[in-house]
Amino acid sequence: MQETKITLEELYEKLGAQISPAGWWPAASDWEIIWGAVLIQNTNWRNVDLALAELKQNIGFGLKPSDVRQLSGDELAQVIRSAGFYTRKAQTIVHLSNYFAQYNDDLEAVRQLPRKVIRQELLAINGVGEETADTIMLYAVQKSGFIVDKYSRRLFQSLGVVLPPKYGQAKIYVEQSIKSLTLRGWQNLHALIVLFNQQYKLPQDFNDSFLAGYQLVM
DNA sequence: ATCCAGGCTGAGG
DNA sequence: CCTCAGCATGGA
Repeated sequence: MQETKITLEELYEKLGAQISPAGWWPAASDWEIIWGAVLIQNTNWRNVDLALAELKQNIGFGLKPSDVRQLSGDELAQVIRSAGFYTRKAQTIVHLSNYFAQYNDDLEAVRQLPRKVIRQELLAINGVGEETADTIMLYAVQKSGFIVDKYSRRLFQSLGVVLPPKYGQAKIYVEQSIKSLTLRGWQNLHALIVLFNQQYKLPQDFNDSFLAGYQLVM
């Protein structure tokens, strides 16, 4: 089969032409995005949704850090049980809620800090790794950047590009290949990659997808 | 009954 | 530096 070379910008266009990223990430508030970013670690969204619904039942729909702090770690663990790995995730959420207390639970105050500082502070929290930090950065703190997740590695690999194994290198590699995106653009790019993967099971179904026959050049 | 789903950590080589 | 077991659920 003839392969057509496309750039990352063109890939973004093609994804956007076929898939609508509107309304993604699915969350009613920034706090819900943040807890969801932890809960989604190595699970599916269905289980996260159950956990978030249960959490709202227990502490209210605002899901503010101060509401989270009303629960003990053990209570929180039981509430988010459906997301799996609930003991660790509960601890991580407790740590995060304590972190935000330092800023008076004011996300806008956090946004004023240099991006690098925020990311470092998030990474210093036990249970928050690079992908979770970047997810919070992109969708809640609203700072541009690429999220390296299993889905992006899989999609890129199907397009002939193997990302560097180290997270930081993969992130830089992608970000240097596409510099003209707005914040919304970066949010959409990640959303499109996730949605594409959920639509097509990779690598098996790649040849059935609208990206079949394309090769990514970066 | 497996296997999978949008990771992270700590211990050991 | 790197690998990898362990962490747990709900649905296909």
